[in-house]
Amino acid sequence: MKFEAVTIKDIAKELGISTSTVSRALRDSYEISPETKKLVIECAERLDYRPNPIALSLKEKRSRSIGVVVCEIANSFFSQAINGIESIAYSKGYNVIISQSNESFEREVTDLNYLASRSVDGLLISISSGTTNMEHFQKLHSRGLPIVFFDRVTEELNTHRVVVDNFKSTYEATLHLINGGYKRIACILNAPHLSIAQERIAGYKAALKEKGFEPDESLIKTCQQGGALHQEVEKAVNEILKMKPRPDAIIGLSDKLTTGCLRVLQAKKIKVPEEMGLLGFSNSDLTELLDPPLTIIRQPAFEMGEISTQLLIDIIESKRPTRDYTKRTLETELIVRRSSQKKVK
Amino acid sequence: MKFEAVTIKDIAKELGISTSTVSRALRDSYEISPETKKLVIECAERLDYRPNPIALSLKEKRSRSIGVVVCEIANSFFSQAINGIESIAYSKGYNVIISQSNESFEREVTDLNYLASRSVDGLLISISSGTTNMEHFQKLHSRGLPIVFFDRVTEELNTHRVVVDNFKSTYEATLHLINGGYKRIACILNAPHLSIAQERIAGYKAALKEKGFEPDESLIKTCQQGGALHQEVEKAVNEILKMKPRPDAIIGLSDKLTTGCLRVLQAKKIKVPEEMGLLGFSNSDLTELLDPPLTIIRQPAFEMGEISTQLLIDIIESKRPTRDYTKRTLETELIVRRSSQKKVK
DNA sequence: AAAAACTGCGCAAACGTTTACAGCTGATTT
DNA sequence: AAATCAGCTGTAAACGTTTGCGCAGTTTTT
Repeated sequence: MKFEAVTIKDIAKELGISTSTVSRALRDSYEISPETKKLVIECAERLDYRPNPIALSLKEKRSRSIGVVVCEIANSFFSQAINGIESIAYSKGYNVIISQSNESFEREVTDLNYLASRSVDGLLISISSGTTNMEHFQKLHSRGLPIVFFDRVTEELNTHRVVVDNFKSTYEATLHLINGGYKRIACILNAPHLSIAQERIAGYKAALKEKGFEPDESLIKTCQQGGALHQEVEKAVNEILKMKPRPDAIIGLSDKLTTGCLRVLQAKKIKVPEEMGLLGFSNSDLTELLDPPLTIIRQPAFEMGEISTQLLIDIIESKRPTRDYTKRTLETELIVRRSSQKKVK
Repeated sequence: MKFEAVTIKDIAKELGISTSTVSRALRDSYEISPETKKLVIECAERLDYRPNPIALSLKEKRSRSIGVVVCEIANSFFSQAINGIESIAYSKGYNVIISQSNESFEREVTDLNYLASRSVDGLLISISSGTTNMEHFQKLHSRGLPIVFFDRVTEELNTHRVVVDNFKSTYEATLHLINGGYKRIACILNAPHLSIAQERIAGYKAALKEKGFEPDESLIKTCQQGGALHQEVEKAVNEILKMKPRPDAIIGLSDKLTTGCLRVLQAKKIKVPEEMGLLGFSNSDLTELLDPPLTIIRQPAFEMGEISTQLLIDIIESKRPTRDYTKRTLETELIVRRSSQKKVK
């Protein structure tokens, strides 16, 4: 089952000229006469010739493709980010190869090595929650492979980073809850070591302090699997419900956790927002239709994808080694809906 | 910004032997003495050698990668299907390259050509709604590139197809509505020329007839954009609401259409399921949490991805040209929730 | 009229790998 | 002592493409 493509050789043979002439004619080199060019181009079209990018990659040591590693694409945030990535990449003539780490460190390492050996020209990474050691990134980066981190980033590599203002996002969300009359606000997060988690927790605590509440560590629950396992979320919510005094609001620090909370609360017939306020990160466009409509922190996923890709391509195409790396911080949007509003205004 | 990798040449130079010996040693050829092998393997590990798949692709005319073209990955059905695809592909040593057609014929053609020139060993396709002409598939297929269609398929190519029993899915769903007391059931679909749309409409009509209702073409509304544009869905729902006598239930034939209907009905404060029953295709795991919880037809997306990939790899790896192609039909699942049940049981 | 410059094209090497074939040892068989 | 053989390793070509160099033939300059 071989798939035979038309090559430059076929054109050369057809026309009785050398492959180098064909190559040059197709790249419109000044060394080739207009007549020959016309002949070659006509013949290429007739035979439906397409350059073989594999041969090109081998020769030029670049593939005009960029690798993307995210934890999972079946997640609104990441699929939207990927749309942003593709929109820029395609317009610049780059192909995008997507892989999923499924939040596993091992899988992330495997993916990374595959992409690197596949000669991607650069990497767009959102770190897996299972990752604490950054050596696999460092190794590739020090060997000269351009890397841009987005969303889940690390300070351990000197490179571009595209993030949202995580601190502000939860700071504002927490203020919103407090101003709405909630007095004891719990928080569920996934991987505590991730930068995004730490910043989000910090914003939450800062808002509490500002309003005169003492942050209470026992109100912060961790779901290692990030909501992939329903039981884990259920356990966390149950713990919250059993606390005395019982918290009156929950903030979910990731998409799956936020909707996971709602699922548990619905199942237990806890009234949201009356008995328990709820808000959290989510980029799903169904949150508006939920029961109750969910107050969410929405990240500019598409835009983050666009910016990351632009930065990456800038590094790839820059003549001299890039030295001054930037950190781009975008704003989140707090979309207030019923789930976080105790009293009808 | 070049990324220099260790090659077989480096090992050869380091050890003062030829590249062919290194190559053979690494592939554990019987021609190489155990001592040399040990030396080479040790050296390869020390230098962190990784075979260059690009060079391999060029040589072997295969890339151990498969291309996937779907309309969009930010769609639960497709992202779940992709997870199925990846699970099989990775276990068999294949890489997956995903591209999105965004329901555009032109984009589909571009993607396809890119993937083909990129020497993918095979293609997994779900046809874009903008596609009516199958020549681009036929061209590649006749040149020997293995293709498997899933979900949205065509009869115009003789190859494997993996689908759900679309007829039965809407047949059962419609029966469910009729049995629940709904008397005038409308239907919203996207691209009428797609096989899935036609089969689903046929199932819907068959159920109506069986129950003594005459199918009424004016009850079938088309949204060309498939729900990507909210206005389009709004217009369709408005038309349905204005009909006399007014229909009392709607079936959405795609994920975005189903949730789009709910969005419009909620906005108009139409009570679901009392004033208007609603059900439809969806693979989102949030449908259960919607207001009201949505009755859905769920497709075995992950499994479809798995099966398609398995079939594709079978063709790719088969020694002799495959001639007898199969059509695998899987069952959908009707998950009954409140949105389609007028009276509380 | 000779030298220089230009035009248009082909040769061959390179990218990293595999593999058919040939070649070189030393040992065993005649 | 010659012939055969086994065991191991090297040479070179191939995959498709680009590109530095060189070589004709023509035109321009001296």
